[in-house]
Amino acid sequence: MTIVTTSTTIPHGFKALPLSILQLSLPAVLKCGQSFRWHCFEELSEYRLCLHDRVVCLRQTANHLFYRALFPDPQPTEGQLSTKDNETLVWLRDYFQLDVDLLKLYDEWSLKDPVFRNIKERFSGIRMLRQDPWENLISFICSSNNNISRISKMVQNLCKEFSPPILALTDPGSTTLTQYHPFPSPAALGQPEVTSKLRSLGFGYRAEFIQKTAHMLVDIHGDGSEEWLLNLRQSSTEHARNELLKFMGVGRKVADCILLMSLDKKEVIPCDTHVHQIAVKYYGVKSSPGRSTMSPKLYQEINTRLVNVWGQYAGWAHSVLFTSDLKSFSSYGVSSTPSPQTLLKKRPRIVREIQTSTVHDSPFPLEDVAHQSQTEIFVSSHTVSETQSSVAERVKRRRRQ
DNA sequence: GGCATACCTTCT
DNA sequence: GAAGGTATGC
Repeated sequence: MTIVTTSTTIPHGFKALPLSILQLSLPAVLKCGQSFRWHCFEELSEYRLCLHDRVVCLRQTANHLFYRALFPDPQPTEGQLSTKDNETLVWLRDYFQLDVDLLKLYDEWSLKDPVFRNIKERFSGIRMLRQDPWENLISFICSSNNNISRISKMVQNLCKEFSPPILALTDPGSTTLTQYHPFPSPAALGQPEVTSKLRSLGFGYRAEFIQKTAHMLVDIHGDGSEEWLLNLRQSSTEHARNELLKFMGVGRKVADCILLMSLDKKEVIPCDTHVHQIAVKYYGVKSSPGRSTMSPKLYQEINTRLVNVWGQYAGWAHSVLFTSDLKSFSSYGVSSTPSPQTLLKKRPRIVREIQTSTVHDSPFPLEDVAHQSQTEIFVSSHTVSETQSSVAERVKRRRRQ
């Protein structure tokens, strides 16, 4: 550890948080396909994200993270400001999971895995974000058959279309004005007209998935939808995964992305063709030529293998490998125009019902019953017959797995 | 339960 | 024709 004796120059209006770039590399983490909503201003290495009531701005040097938040009118008074700054700091610590010592993890992975040891120097500071599950869910429904650049544009358009801006800011080092939109609510995306709107925005077949998922969520949990998703953090990996798989457009891979990136399931490894290739190339998983889609069996095999190698934080290690792979194959074309995020939200929340009580009172295994009660709630309260039957089918199908 | 195919769009 | 998959039907 180097001791820095030089005084740091803090950018005007920013606060400084001592933090090694080895613990967190903003350029690596914010553009590697975890979040798609950060505005990245490469020239000045400033990064901006729109939360529900503020825009968080970040810069960084080797040993400091600089942060500030900008607010819509009316501006906070002098007295309110320190509270607001503190909220931003609390959010930062949570979002970047700063209590997790990444250097220690890198050391542990290096001891266990020579492959990791080889790449660690060149890919430092890559950690898992702790994202908002709702935003994460919708973003990753967009990710099927897709690339980072396009997903970023889609998510940006989604926010622009379905969520009013809270603030307009001039870009750093420029006179261009950018509007900052928070991530839209489940209620906003559940409206029936959303499908055609998303189609026209170039979402393709994912348009229907998004509207249906949002509608399903709101139909069951109403204003408590986001909180319900958030509470999956307390559930077991298996239970949370089964819940996620009920949503339209969510298969195993997307579900695992959400588990890892917003539901605290740090051991989960989302397995796509890319990860498959890495597993074959370096970790002794046998290749299966001529197979277009990955079978559940192969998926499980890769997962088991990699968790054996990396341990508890396997999902985190995977993201380092994955990012290194992205770069080395130069498919790292990332748009410089993503858009806004969540948390610090001020929406009314309503009690969510049944679920908990039914689950706990039942003699059946947790997962099974949660599944069942979910189905019943949904089907009985649904109004559109077509959607009703298709979802019932889907849930039935899922139950068989 | 395993397997094949369509699906929006962009990139190679 | 593949790409950072999923739904559907057989």
